[in-house]
Amino acid sequence: MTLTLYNTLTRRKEPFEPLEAGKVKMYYCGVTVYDHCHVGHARACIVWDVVRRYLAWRGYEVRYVQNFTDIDDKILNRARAEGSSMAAVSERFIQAYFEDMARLNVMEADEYPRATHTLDGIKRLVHELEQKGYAYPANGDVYYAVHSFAGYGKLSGRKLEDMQAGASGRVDAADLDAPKKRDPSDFALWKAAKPGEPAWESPWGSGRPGWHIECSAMVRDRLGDTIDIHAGGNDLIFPHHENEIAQSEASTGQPLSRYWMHNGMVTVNGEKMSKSLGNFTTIRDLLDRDGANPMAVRLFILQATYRRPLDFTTEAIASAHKSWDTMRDGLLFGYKHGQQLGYSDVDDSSFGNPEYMRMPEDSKAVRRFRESMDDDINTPGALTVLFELAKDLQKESNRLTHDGKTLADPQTLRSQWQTLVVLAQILGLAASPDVGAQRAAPLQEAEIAALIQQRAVAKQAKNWAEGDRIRDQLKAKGISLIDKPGGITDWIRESG
RNA sequence: GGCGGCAUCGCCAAGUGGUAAGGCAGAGGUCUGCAAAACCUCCACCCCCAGUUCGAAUCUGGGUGCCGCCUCCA
Repeated sequence: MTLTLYNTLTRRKEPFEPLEAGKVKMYYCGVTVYDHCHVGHARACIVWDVVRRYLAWRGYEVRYVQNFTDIDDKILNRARAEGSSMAAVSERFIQAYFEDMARLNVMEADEYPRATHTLDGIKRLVHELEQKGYAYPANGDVYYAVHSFAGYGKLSGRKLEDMQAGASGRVDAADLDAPKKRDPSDFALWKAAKPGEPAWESPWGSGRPGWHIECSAMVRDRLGDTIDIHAGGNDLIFPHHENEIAQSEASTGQPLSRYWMHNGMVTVNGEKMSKSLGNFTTIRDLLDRDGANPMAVRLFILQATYRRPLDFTTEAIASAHKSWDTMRDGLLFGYKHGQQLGYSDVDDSSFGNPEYMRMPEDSKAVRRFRESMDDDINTPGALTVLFELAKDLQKESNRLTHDGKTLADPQTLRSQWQTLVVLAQILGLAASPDVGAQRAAPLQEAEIAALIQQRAVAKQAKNWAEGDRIRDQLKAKGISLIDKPGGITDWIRESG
């Protein structure tokens, strides 16, 4: 069974073989920190988080690097507007990023390089490109001569002639640097300092790096000349990743990355979610203002294959919440019924922790999960397996609650539960029991019995409204009533 | 205009030559207000046209529609 990944470079799924057996070097082009992250960013972060988790589960030693772009016009603009500094703005949003991602259960990267911390590497790279004839200085700027790199366009499938023919009018009009460029498609590696903007000294004078060179430098700095997986949004294919290839490969003579992976965009009413369109929802608004459950957000994102567009709607989020209810019931099965089913280790601190769990590796569920994930990280297919396990456990849980017995034996159930917990963990889905759920003054059994008696009287008189009122009242206190044949009413305390 | 992608049930979404997974929502029944639970049953000829094939959602050609990139963007 081999893992296959879709490679943007070749436009097909390929068997995954890292440069060095057993080890994976992965780089994700992270965010520019000038504002809070929105659902589109969440998708990218979650998708690559899952790829990374899966590779690790598959036995690879993964080194995962994600950058922060902290030198950028948008950050500067924001700093100006706030009367603060570029450093202060980016620092603030980097912290916000970490808070958001922690809530979404996105694992931390092994390293988070920043452009401002990589200036030496950037300057070295620009210098090298200049020495090798791929770059030229112009009035304090340095540009990359796109025509000097034979492979230019290989990632995005573009030809230089086509691009100029199609876009020349617009580019020339909008590009203030056009007069300094030898060719309209050339791009800046270094920009001369402008008054009042942060700048760094360099052989070309005071200035700051262009966007594309940052990533080339950070990749090389942290992971070396050739990495295994370079990931990012598909809106970065051109020009960003194309330019990265041109810079890195011209300089090292080695392939920059063996696999290029790109996630699809989150859309709103079919249009890309973006700052410029103003149709975005930030992660914190979704979580705080709209009260979305982070795990439901993860489900919403993972129920689509990562390369396709994903439309963000309130209905889709609501549906994801319902799905999560089922999944959560399954994930909590062992906590809820372990005692009753006689699991001897329920009180151990490791109970329920996927890291300590053994699951039957050759079970049908694991096999199907693996087949889906091996097929270019097919998370919707993988989720199918989880839902089947979770649904089954949910039913058994209900049987246990309502009838006091299950269909399957405790050990089979335990095995199913553990399989679910372990596989869910690979997708970053986890539920923990509400320890000490805050519930005001739990009702005494006598009070409950009294209310049930009142309700029985009301029901006898066919006063359904009163009966329902009492049931709702109890429900609000976490007590669910179950009417059984013969006028008997049982009750259970919801575990929350 | 160039390059790329997508079109499968009310909604989301798998499936890449052998007769349509799953989630959400829905209908009927065992059940006797409503609710809860279980069990059973039902719920798609896969955008259109033509072709290849014993056989196509799956391959080929041609349409139609939608989206992304070509400017900062996950």
